[in-house]
Amino acid sequence: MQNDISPLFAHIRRFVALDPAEEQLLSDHFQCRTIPRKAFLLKQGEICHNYCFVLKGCLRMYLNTDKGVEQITHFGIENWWIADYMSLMQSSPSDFNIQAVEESEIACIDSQTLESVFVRIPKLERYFRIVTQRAYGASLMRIKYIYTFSGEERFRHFERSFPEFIQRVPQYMLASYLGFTPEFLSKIRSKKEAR
Amino acid sequence: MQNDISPLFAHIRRFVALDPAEEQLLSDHFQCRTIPRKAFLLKQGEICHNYCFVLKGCLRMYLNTDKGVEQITHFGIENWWIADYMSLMQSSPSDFNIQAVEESEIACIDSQTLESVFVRIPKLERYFRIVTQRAYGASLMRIKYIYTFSGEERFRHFERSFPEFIQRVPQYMLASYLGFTPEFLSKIRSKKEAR
DNA sequence: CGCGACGTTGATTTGCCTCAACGATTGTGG
DNA sequence: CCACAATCGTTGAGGCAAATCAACGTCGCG
Repeated sequence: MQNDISPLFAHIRRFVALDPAEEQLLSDHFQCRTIPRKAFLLKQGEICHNYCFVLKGCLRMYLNTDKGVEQITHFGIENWWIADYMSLMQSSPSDFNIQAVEESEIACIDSQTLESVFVRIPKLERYFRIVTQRAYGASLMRIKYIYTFSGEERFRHFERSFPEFIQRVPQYMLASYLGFTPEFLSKIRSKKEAR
Repeated sequence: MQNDISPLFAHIRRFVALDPAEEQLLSDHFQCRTIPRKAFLLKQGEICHNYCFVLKGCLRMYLNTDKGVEQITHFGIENWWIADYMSLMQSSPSDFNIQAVEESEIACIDSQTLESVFVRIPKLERYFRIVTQRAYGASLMRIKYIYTFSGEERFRHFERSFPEFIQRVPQYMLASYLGFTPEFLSKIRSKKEAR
């Protein structure tokens, strides 16, 4: 059975209006997939061809540092787009891996196809502009937090902002995303309990 | 005398074709300004209304941390856009300051006006989508470098990537942008000379 | 000339990492 | 359904990269 693509339409409708014919066209061009836990959507060295919208589940984007550590740069949960935009735009091999943290359902479209859809539905370009702009804004905030907060402060802030997320992913992934070690996260948490 | 807006047209043409009537429309709606050294385009607490394209010169975007330190998040030089997209999209007070490092010439358009221009020139939306996507990609690379490189490695990498930039801005600004103290940058440099 | 802005250098401190050992929990094959 | 391994989190000791603080040199400019 085909996954339900409607969350994507709902998301698009938050920014631009779609008529039924356009929804049909999109349905025809998006490919829905179910990704098992720990399966990869993209592996380091491959070229990223797809824009992926997360219908359900959770994925992570990470890279392997020279020290052999996995560094998570990004999570993708429901209603987020995930892709290596650098690789996608330049058709260059990606430095990143994209892997399912939980079993996930995604709607993908490869960049060539998307270009052809833009021609037929110009306002979709508007949707992508807005969505990208929001993602860019979030990314700048992220840089702000990295530079102005200590590790502990970053965790506290994240905890306040996304409480539901804390128990959704393993702590070592959280620690990696926040830019420190699992041991350090453990120490922060034990400090809090003692209060 | 009006500043020359043509670098902006040249930049737009790298991504979409403009006919003379459209260039005229843009000329009518963009406002060119000369910003003296150290003047502000945006101050913390204000709402950012404008998308600004740097025709000439250099600006910096920074915030004041609670410890009273200026943290630079971003530089804008020729052919870059600069704005607080978060503040712009949400009409919320900005956390950032945007200030001219050198005397600079910019082409601005406020977000409302830009929306009306999008209606008349839909392909401009495409241009902004692409430009934003590139900026977002660059921002993700930045996060990658922050997390995977040491301070010294970040400096070396920056030096290799943007050699001309090194003597263009004061060292304390570079240090701030790279996420460490001016003292530390000074020590890195002295190490190199000793080679 | 004298002041302020910027860069340098050294001594000391600190936030977080590394490494190692050890529980708890989960999952898997016999 | 149990045994054992793998995975994940915790705790502590020791170490290091970079911050902080303070003093001083230098240049450009009113």
